[in-house]
Amino acid sequence: MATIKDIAKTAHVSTATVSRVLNTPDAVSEERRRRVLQAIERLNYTPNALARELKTNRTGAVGILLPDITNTFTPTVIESFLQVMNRHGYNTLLCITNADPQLELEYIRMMNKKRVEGFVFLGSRCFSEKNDDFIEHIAQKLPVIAIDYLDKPSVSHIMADEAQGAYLAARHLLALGHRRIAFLNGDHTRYTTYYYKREGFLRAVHEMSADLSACSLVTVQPNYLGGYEAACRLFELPERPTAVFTAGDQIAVGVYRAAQEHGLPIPEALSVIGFSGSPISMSVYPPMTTVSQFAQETGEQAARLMLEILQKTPSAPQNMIFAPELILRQSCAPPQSGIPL
Amino acid sequence: MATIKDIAKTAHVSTATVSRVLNTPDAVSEERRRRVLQAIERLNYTPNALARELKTNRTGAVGILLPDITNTFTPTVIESFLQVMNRHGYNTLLCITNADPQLELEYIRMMNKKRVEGFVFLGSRCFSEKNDDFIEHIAQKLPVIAIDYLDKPSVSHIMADEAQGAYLAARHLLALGHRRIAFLNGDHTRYTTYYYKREGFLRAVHEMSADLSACSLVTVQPNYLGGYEAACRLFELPERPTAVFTAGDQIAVGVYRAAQEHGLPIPEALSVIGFSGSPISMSVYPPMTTVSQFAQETGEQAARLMLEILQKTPSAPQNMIFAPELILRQSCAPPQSGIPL
DNA sequence: CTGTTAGCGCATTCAG
DNA sequence: CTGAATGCGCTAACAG
Repeated sequence: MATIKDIAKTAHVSTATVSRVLNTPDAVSEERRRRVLQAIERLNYTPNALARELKTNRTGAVGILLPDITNTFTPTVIESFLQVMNRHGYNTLLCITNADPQLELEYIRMMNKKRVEGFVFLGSRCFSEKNDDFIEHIAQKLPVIAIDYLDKPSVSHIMADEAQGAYLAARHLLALGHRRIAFLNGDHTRYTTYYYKREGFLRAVHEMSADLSACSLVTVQPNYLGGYEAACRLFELPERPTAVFTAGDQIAVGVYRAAQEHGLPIPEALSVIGFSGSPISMSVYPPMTTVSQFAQETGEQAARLMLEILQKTPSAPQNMIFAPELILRQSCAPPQSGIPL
Repeated sequence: MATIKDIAKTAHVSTATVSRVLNTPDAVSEERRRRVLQAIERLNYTPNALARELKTNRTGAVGILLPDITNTFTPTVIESFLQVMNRHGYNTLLCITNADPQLELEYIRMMNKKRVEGFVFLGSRCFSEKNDDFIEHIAQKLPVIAIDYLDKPSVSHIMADEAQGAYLAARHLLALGHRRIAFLNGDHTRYTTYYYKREGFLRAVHEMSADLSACSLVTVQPNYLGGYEAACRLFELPERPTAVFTAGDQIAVGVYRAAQEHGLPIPEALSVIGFSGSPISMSVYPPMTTVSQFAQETGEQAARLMLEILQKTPSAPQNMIFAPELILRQSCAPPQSGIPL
């Protein structure tokens, strides 16, 4: 593989000149520039970024870690993040941690060796004191952005206020008159995202002076099947819930299915609210009321923030909290039988 | 940031010894190893992979290019691919080309400069002679794997036989007695994936000696909205189709919605078959018959193949063609009014 | 404008 | 088993 030396030789110039036409073309005479360009073409030369990066101490790489991407929110965030970063000449290393702190740590180490210039943590992480400390340590030197995960003072955060989103949803159901509300949530003891949503739900119940014991807080696998199975169980209760709020749209679709099978028309016999505003939420019938999370904006803003910090380092961490919106569609109605307030 | 030199100094050994405890620990005496490890700990030393890679000419990086990841198939493939690669010590650069040949070329160049050791092209690409030539050129030196895109002799391919999948679906509908079949496909003049599906569809029609003119071949945006709008138009035709086959599950969900709004019960008044076997296909009601694409297996196999080629280079390109399966669920039935064969 | 020179941080000969 | 020395490919002073 051709090097800068080979080019210099065949173009009859010094390596410095070759380097110049690559980096500051204007600083080279027309004549020599042409010769160099020609040699590059002829030898099919591809600059070795490793050498350049070693010398300049700039890699133009950032790392992004996430537990999983097989959901409807994450890919959109990544896509918009990558688009912006790529357009600005940065490239991205992607690792899937599978929510395993061990793996996460390993991948962070790897990226550190690769000298990434910044980190993005996307999606809810497991609680892991050890890793958190390490991340905080990194954040002293590099920009670290956490998306949908808020905890540490030294890292930047971008997220929808999930507690607020859950609060809006729960309040909406309560305001409609629902009292037996089921909340199908993920494991709030392990994942921050479910922790916050639970907070918001409880806040709404508290504020509206509703009776929490009438509600069912169920921990489910945060996917279609988890929602389906939990809903089936709930619908067979003597006092079945009149409304279901779920921590994700996928879960809610499972609830839809269970409702259909149990002959519970939505929204007449059952109100449903999902979470995330993914395309699927408007594909179902009836269109689902859901809490929007602005996936694309989130990714873009993360990239912009990253670039901004990267440009003028050092800089203090910044936070951006999106206010989620409750998207009202056709899956909610007052409870059928005028349950007393 | 501490370097190998600093470690050598504080451990009172040579840089060679430090390098050895990092790479071949057994080749160093217990005593010195301990001293080095201690110094590493104390100075918080992180090896510089760039220097190492420059020296050894091995980056342990592969690049993956794809047009977009906001669909249900791609993320699963990527996830399983990454998991396997990461587990084997490789890392991955990800770029989203947006199906833009210009961008694609740019990103390939970038990755080449970064000295990735292999390329994966995932998902249908635009036809682009220029880039294809370039990719073939690269494939002479590096492993190049194309997923869901089959064309060039010098690159390895992993894919579902999409033509076969479409063939199975169309044949199923024809065998049920359907003759007015609508095929909602993406743009087959621009994307290989839709080209192959069309091939398969036409083959089935031909083999069953059905009348092609009774069918509607419609080019739609390959998403929910595209399916919905096209279906609405079709359902208002005097001779509306009795069955719809779509190039993707998302499109099919749009068809579901349109059918619901037009009072056409599935499968009694309308049969529907989707493509890709994504979770959504079994979330809808009734559960959708669809062509499975084995997303997870695809990603894993791609990684295994990549690793295999990477290990014993050079090696000839290999192809793996998955036989897609028609997953029979509840969205198909014979046409209602006994349409004459 | 141009060429010479000196490293960036590390792995790897080659002697010892 | 260990250390001194060399160079991977490139950029960035520094003189000219």
